[in-house]
Amino acid sequence: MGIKERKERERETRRQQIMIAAKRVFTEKEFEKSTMEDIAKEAELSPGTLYLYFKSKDELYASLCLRVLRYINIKVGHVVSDAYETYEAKQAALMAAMHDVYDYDPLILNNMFHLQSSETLKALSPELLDEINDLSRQALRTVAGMFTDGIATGRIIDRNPIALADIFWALFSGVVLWEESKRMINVSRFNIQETFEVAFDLFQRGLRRSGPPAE
Amino acid sequence: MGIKERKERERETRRQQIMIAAKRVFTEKEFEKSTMEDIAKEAELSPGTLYLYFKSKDELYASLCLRVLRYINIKVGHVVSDAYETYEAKQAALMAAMHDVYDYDPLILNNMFHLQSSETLKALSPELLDEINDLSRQALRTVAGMFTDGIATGRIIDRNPIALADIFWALFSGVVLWEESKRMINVSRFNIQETFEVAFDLFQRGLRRSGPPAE
Amino acid sequence: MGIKERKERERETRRQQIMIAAKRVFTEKEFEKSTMEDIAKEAELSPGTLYLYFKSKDELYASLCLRVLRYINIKVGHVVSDAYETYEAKQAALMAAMHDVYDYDPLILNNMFHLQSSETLKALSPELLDEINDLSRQALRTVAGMFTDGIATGRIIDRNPIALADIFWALFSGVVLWEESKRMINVSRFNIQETFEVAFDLFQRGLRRSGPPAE
Amino acid sequence: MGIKERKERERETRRQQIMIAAKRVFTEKEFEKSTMEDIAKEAELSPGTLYLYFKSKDELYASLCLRVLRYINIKVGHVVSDAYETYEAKQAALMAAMHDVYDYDPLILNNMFHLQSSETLKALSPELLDEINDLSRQALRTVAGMFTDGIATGRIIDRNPIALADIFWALFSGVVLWEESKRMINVSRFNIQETFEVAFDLFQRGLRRSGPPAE
DNA sequence: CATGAATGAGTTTTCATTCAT
DNA sequence: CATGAATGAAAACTCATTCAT
Repeated sequence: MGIKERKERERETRRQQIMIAAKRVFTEKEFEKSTMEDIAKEAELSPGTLYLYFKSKDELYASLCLRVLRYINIKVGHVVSDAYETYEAKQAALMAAMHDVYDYDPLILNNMFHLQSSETLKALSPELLDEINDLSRQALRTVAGMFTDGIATGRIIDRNPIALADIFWALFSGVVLWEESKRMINVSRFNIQETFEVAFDLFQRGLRRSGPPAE
Repeated sequence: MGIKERKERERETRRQQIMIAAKRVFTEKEFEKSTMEDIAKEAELSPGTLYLYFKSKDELYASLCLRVLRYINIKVGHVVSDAYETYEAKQAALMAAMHDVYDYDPLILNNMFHLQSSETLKALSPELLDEINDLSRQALRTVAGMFTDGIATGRIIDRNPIALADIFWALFSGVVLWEESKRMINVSRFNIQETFEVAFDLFQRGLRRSGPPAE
Repeated sequence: MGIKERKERERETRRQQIMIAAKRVFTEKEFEKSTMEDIAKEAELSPGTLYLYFKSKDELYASLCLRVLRYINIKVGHVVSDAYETYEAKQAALMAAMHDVYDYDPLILNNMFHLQSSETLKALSPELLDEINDLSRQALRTVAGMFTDGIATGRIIDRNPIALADIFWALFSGVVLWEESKRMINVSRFNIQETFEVAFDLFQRGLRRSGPPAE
Repeated sequence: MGIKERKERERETRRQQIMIAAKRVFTEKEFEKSTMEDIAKEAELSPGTLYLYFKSKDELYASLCLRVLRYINIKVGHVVSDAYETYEAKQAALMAAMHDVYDYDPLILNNMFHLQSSETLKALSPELLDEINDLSRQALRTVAGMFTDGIATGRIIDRNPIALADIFWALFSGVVLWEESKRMINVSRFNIQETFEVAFDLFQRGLRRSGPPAE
């Protein structure tokens, strides 16, 4: 029993090691330009070994996305279950949680959109696909739940909570992607810290039922 | 002179024809899965011909992006130069302009993020790269200008106008990408019309100096 | 019209050129050990070019088999439609036809058995698969038809004509394969000419109606 | 001595266990598509262990062939040494023996032709190669011996006994392979029992001395 | 200008074999 | 002896790009 468990844990460690290497490579090169050999080299393993832990390049990739999705769900789940003095505080915590997610894996969001091309999705194993869908839905529902509460208690404007959650997610992804792009092309100063703050502040202000008493 | 001009116009027509074909292909397949042969077939030309008008696949691709960027600048430029009864109306016109852009080429925004990977950018000719940067900057500055005005006249909150423009752009791109993703994975109902409206409404509300008198 | 036809013929010539090169390689190395690069080199082409004419290694391979099957059908068809003095002469002509087939492509019969593993068949395009089945069935039916005639006119023993055709085909393939094997391992002297003759003579004798006086 | 012997017997048991597993795998998949891991799994051993008993995949494979060859020699040897009422009965017993061989390992005959490609043979150890050749020759000679007797006693036609043995073997292998192929492609009804009977009946009839009265 | 056949470097993936435990 | 994780060489296949016609 103990021995089987240990093996399983070692296996999991190796998977993590590969995923971290993959993350590093994808951070530099974008999915299509990153080769399995690059990742193997980064992980100090041989190409063949990668296939002992991931069925294909696509599946390795999807696993990276799952990793972030799981992290998102944990973080957002905490915000929902934790008690906060005010609804505003809870909302602020949600924003902070997303910032955590960004710190955890800044680039994967960029790449997640790659995942969602039908061509790529078709090649994934059904289990992986299901888990991705489940986690995505769960994350969205949790956030939507917070907005439902806010609407019910009259703290925020009365709009379709799912639409609000969609926009929350779109805003977050948009900011990450756009700031990342700005680092590449030279459009305006790259300062994600500030942009995040302003973006979320704006979003919260937009949600408020009646404007702030006085600024 | 006349003959040279005509030649030049014919050449431009051909370029457009290819770009429209490319747009159709990229809409279905994402950049890396689209082959030059796909595009040639769609344009009813031979692969070799494509290279008479575009130096490489990357350049063809970048030209498509340029096309949208130019369209954006025209549309946004109009909003800025046109007179509107109120600042709110002007702002609403800006949102409508972005909706136009989305109609013009829904997917290219998705793909534009592909362009901005350093690997891809490196391969572009400096002129193209410069033009992309110029147009991007110009678009951003124009939008930022509108916000500067709004701030100056006290119509909107006093925040860094560039940051506001960034967020505006990020929100727009985020909504497009996320709604597109939802069409692929099955997370929530795909309804870009509504999401756009709610998103821009929220953004505008967030910008308002003092909340609406009463709802 | 003429130009399209010429192109088509050139294409066909190229296909033949590749198939002949492939035949040479398969003759030396057996299917699994022969690489597409070997074939390309033999055909003095690049590996990529092979894929312009054949979808995959399996399809190139299957096309080789088709080639022999078509040849068999032509040869056997001639025997059936031609008039012969006696039934024995017709039967002898059938045997001779099979010898022709052997000369046309001695090794492919060996390889044809490789084709018929379910794993390989699964990967073929349905059209190719259908044609292989059709030609195989047709060849068998034609031979069976000759036996049906022989039985009807009382020239040969009354057995299921399809079974007889099966055995005829099995004997032919068996002789080819076994003689080929003997060339590799050193079991007995390799002399296909004689073995063919004795084999077919035996087969014909076995078929004759009037057997030994009493059974 | 006793302990060494026991060890040796245990070793032999293990070898057999692996070979039986290999046979099962090769029956389903053909040589090149069967992996050592497949075989290891079937034998409930680890891949590494296989190499403690067989130098390579080729040698494991060749050992399987040896196994059938030995079985053939035993069966055919019995027929030769046993007494039968008539020569016809002896011949019938030979046919029955081959049917036994087919039951013992239906597919390996199919695969034996794989073995006899020069590429594969080159990689085998000389001892193994020699044993294969010896057993093959022995089997052939034994069968040929029966025909020599038949010729000498005037029971069968006077042809080169080695050629007759070759044809006997070719007919047997041909029937097995062709019936196996028919199970894959859909040419005619798969019925090996009947085909075997008709084939051997035809062969025996063909061998009979007294042919038709006059030709 | 236009063509499209040919190229060949580059990618993913497989699997027989080894070797540290 | 047995293990099984790791190896890495080799294979099939793709596709942006070129160039003779």
